[in-house]
Amino acid sequence: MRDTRQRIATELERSFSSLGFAEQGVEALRAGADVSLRTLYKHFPSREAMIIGALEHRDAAYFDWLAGGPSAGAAHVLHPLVRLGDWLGEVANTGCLFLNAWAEYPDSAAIAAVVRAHKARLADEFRLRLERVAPGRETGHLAETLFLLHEGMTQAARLQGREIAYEAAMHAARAALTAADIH
Amino acid sequence: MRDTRQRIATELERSFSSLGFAEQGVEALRAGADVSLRTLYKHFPSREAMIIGALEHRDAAYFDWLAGGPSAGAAHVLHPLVRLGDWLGEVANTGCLFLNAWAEYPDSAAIAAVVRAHKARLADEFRLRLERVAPGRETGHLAETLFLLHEGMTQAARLQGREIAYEAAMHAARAALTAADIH
DNA sequence: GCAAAGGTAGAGTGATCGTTCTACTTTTCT
DNA sequence: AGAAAAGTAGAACGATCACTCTACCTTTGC
Repeated sequence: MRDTRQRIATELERSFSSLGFAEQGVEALRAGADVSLRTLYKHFPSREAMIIGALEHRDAAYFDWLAGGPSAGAAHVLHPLVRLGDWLGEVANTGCLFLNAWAEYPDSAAIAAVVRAHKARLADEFRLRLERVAPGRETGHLAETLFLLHEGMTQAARLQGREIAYEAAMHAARAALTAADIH
Repeated sequence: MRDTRQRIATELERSFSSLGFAEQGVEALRAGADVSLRTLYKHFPSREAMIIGALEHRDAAYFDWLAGGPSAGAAHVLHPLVRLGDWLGEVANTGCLFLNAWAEYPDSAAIAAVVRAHKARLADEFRLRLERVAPGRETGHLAETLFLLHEGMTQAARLQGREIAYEAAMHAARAALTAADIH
């Protein structure tokens, strides 16, 4: 099939998210994707390539997930945080897949590059939304704050539960926007 | 020596922090601590025990690091965030050692317990400081927010640099305290 | 219709790694 | 002084794991 690679990538993302990286051997990944070892290696020629494939798949899926929402006002800017809250309610919460991968392979330049690209894209998402809502305003530090709250919410959800993390992040985010006169 | 265990634990923490968990085999840990394999296993009878030993050592070191600071006002409450900023400036920034360990061994109940204990202790630190500064006030959600900012700052420092993460977290924290009328 | 591309099944390989064991030496305590 | 405790050095073991290879089957495009 032409979409075999896509099917495998979906399953790789699912496997790594639910069980972590270290505990998933190539054989387990193969079984999860229900393909032969040869086919798996044809599409992803090394374990590292499998990890990168899973991360790239998640990157696309997450930005699809964030898209849309209110098109004006503070709600437009806060939308990604709301969607993160939804996300954390839907999936088994094992923290950020990208940071987990980076933690495990701190020496892999290829993995680090994918992680940095994803996070840079996320920070840009906040910058773009702020620019739409408050054109021409100096909102760089606000975008950084919202990005930090996004990261903090992801980690805090594992530790204190999704509800508490969501409320804490949204409260801080609304306060920051109000202080900058964005309503 | 009586303090051999302590010496090894110090070195385990250093090794795991600087090079990650997955890439540090037991032989490398042994060499780093400059002891024999037998002695290493006498004090830490498995690799998992070595990881836990490193985490417990870091737990103690980090709370020593946080101690002290201004004894009144918002500055008393913000002190742990300031110290985290100092910490991130001193060590190679590879994210949170506890979350990295948890990411790598999501199935180890023993590791999860140490991580949860450390983070609960940290959340309590903020609660205690708020209670001292605003006795009797309902500050639970504020403590959660400060905890979230602590976690977010740790991760954001890896991604956007220590300066940006520090400013973003401190800005949000001050705004939250001001909104709660704590100065 | 048939080659080529892409698939399955699964045994084999070489390296690594956590852990144990043997044999010996040094330190510590009474 | 001497026994017990704690240390060194490093070979050996068993398991796992990433990856390769052989042999065969199925779909698809011209």
